[in-house]
Amino acid sequence: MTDIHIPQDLDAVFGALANKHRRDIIYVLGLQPCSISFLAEMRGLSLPAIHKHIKILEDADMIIRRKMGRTNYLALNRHALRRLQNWLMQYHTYWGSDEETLENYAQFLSRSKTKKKEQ
Amino acid sequence: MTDIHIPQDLDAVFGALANKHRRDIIYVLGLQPCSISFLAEMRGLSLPAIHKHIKILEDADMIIRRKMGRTNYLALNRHALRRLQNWLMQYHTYWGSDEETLENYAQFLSRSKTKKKEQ
DNA sequence: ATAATAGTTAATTTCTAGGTTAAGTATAGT
DNA sequence: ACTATACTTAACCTAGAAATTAACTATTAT
Repeated sequence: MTDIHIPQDLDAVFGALANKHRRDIIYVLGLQPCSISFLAEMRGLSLPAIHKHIKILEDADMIIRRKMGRTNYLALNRHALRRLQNWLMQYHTYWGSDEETLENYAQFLSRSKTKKKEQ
Repeated sequence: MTDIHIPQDLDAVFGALANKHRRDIIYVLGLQPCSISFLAEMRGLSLPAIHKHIKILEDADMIIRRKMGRTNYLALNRHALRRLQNWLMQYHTYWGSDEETLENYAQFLSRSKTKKKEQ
């Protein structure tokens, strides 16, 4: 488990996921590794187009590549999703509460105003 | 709990999070609602600049706004993070396994080749 | 050797992101 | 009424996203 905590470039990760093609690629690669041409045909995209998406996913460290002959097999880097989950868990307390903060804050503000008037 | 399953625009959500300013805004708003000018000063950005970030976060349904007088108070929409978590949980089986799929697949392929030769 | 397959790279186009300055609107305070 | 505050909107700029076509490289099959 070489799980050295490499500070993830979240801009790259979220940017990579901000595209349906790439989310679908992630989904498919989770099921089974595929070649680049297979993904191109599946998504109805040209090879240069899919190549750019692959590069974005690679730069975000979300996929792994292995060249076998002239074919490049891609697979999901499962660590990437785990690290994303870890990031999201930092915010767990944020969505833990059911009350919307703004409600509380609005009440707090109106109460302070009343107090001011009382002083 | 009006948790009607509104199909989230994931492009918008991930796009919104693909920026450090906006992730930091989400972080701060999770702690306490703030005005737009406060965020602008905090991030060292002009009002028009922060205004655009706010719009992107609003379009992604990640924040809530309440106008009080001339001041706009913003708060985190906690549902948004919950829905993101739900999305990520769909992929739970993906990062559940420790083995990298590519390893398996490579082995599978080399085994098939050997078999072919054997035939 | 030659042709087909699998990717890559370059050049071009169109659209959007993220910032700026400058001007406009709405509310609050004096 | 006048001025400051809190945004909002418009016009502009630069850089990068996402696609295309066309040309190039590397590997495999005949």
